[in-house]
Amino acid sequence: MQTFPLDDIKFNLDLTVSCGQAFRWRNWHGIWCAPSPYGDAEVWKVWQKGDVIFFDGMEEKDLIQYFSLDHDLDAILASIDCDPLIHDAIERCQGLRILRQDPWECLISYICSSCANIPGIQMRIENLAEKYGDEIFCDGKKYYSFPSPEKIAEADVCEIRSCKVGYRDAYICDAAAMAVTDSNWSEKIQSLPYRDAQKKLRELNGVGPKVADCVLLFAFEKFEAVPVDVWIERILRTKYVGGEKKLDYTKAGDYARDHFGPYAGYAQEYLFASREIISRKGE
DNA sequence: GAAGGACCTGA
DNA sequence: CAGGTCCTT
Repeated sequence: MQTFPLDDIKFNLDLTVSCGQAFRWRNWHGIWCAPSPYGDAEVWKVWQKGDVIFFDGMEEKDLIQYFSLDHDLDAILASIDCDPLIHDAIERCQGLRILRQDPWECLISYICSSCANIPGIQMRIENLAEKYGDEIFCDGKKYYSFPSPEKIAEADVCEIRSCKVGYRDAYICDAAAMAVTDSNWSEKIQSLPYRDAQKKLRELNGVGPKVADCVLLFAFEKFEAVPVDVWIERILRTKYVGGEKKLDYTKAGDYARDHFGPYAGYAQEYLFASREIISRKGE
């Protein structure tokens, strides 16, 4: 077990892992545990007491990298803090950070996200991991690593469907085939500016604008990516833009980028994390 | 090029 | 009836 003193780094572990950006963290008696996204048969364990992070099964550089402890959160938040609503969300969600997830795991996770709430998405991912990942034992519990693209590419479509992923089975297959064929796909995406990267990801079947934006924001640090789900659409429409009819996806994102600036993706995350409170207020 | 339905599954 | 995408009018 190692410790990492936060000093003046703002970080809220609980909020960051449970706000719905990543799907494999579980809390056992105050300790957050997840199979390592690097497929190295480790289980990451992390917990926080005040200004100290305790961690095990991972290295300090992984901690900093994965939890984006190198983001200058104060500067980012100052840059998006431009209206009372976001100001309130920032106050409420102190220390919330956007993770730097593994691109492959993130891609498949968000392909699985259509028409489902968080538990539904988690279930699909757990089923895939149980079937195609490697077993890891830790503290008397079984975990499964996230399956590699190779492992999924070998499987056939109906076998994947048995993981209860429904019509997303073919999307998952296609994504695996892509990742196997083009093993540097993630470096390529990383090197592209936001819009080109989005376009590239959308070449995949089953990856529309929303899924692409999630992957770009949660795995590639493209902070201009603003995933507009039903909650964010509603918040933007009722609290910002005004009007009756549903906001067009691109227009909604453009509005957010124009209003919040280059870190609009961070603003999205804070609004999303405060969605219930925001929706309850007024209207 | 905008609007509407289908697609799996389970809550 | 859902944190979306695709295919069809």
